[in-house]
Amino acid sequence: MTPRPYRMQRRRESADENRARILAAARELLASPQGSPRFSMEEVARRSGVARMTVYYQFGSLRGLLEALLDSLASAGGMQHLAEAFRQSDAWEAIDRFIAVFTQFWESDRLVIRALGAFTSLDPDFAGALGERSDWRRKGARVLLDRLVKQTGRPERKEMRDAEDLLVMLTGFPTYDALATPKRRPDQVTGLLQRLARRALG
Amino acid sequence: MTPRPYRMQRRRESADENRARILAAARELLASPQGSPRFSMEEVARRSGVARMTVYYQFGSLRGLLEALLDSLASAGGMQHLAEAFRQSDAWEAIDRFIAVFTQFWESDRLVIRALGAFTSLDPDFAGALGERSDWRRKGARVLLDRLVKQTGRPERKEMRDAEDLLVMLTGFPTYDALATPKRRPDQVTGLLQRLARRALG
DNA sequence: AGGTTCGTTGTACAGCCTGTACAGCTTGCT
DNA sequence: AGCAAGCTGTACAGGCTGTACAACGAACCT
Repeated sequence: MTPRPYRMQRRRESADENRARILAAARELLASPQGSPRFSMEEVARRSGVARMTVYYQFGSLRGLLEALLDSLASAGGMQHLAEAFRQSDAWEAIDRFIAVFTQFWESDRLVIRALGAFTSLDPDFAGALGERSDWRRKGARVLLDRLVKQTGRPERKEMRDAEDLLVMLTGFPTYDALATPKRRPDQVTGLLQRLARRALG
Repeated sequence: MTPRPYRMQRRRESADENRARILAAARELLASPQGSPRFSMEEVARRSGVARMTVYYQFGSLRGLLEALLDSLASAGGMQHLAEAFRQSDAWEAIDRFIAVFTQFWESDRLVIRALGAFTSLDPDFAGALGERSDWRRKGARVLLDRLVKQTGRPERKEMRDAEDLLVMLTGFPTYDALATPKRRPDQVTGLLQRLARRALG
């Protein structure tokens, strides 16, 4: 009730550094090829040079750690560039940017995101947290498609639903993961998806 | 070394029945909404009315059980209809059948397949077993696309790689899973994918 | 009938994991 | 000085996979 008499500058900083180190270790561990050491709270603690109890103190649980990691990925993965996509005047151009932002995001931490997906059905609560992000993508897709309809003029309701689901599917991680091969660089995947989207929606 | 003096008719039958019951229980448990009881060897044993040790005796390990389940799904999911697709004289018709067979397969045990995917990065060995099946799909796609090229005549090498990856992606489970909503029946997904494939590859 | 084999079961154990409880320590802050 | 927040160690409960081993019973062959 009473306002905190504390400021806690240095302590907060130090704690945040620890949080960051823990998240970095978790990210690194999830990205390591098929988890030579299996992903676990103890491994994360060991790699970040911190006691296991500290991880629990900071994140509460495995699910908490994974959710925090998810948020940190979104911040660092270039999602802020999404605003640029919506600022485009041409609807097709906006969709192209939209696609590009997501392929870039999936690429930025591909192995980690792939591993995170595995925890989906292991922990239903975490699945919900991941589902929310997917809903954002759907909302964005809907806005862009509305804009496209106004620009070109085609009000079929059923086709709108198809278009929305298609764009969400095309910008999803599994699609990127299936198309990004060693012989096809990320920007080439972007181009491929953009062409496919024009054919699918046009 | 010496030839088995045993025939073991009834015993084999009885054991096979047990195997089937165990697999059915595993399938049912994986399909149960977000695993109210968590999936485990003990739960599988309990549901199939068998001792936990029996499951180990029959399948060796969790990975063995999952692989056997994967095979049983392929047998029961209509994969034998794949031959019909390759028997089509028209290349486009063959591709349409190819797509239809896979959407039907994914639909047949959607929840189970979705759950199986989660074990992919949990157990790298099992991931390999699942990857082999995906390679079959790729081989089939390649054959059909070769046929399509001979029929329409377009020998671009780079476009061939794109086409192959696209068809594999379109016939994959995540794509189906993203497109099959309560408002879109499985056969409608098939139609949507067939149209999309024609636009993507044509 | 008698002995063999195979499927099955029970118990016990090792090892790893998450998560909780709790006491104690260090360090920054007022 | 004294409080609070972050950090740590230990111990424990409970769950999981996987292995070892002994035992039982029924199908099986001769």
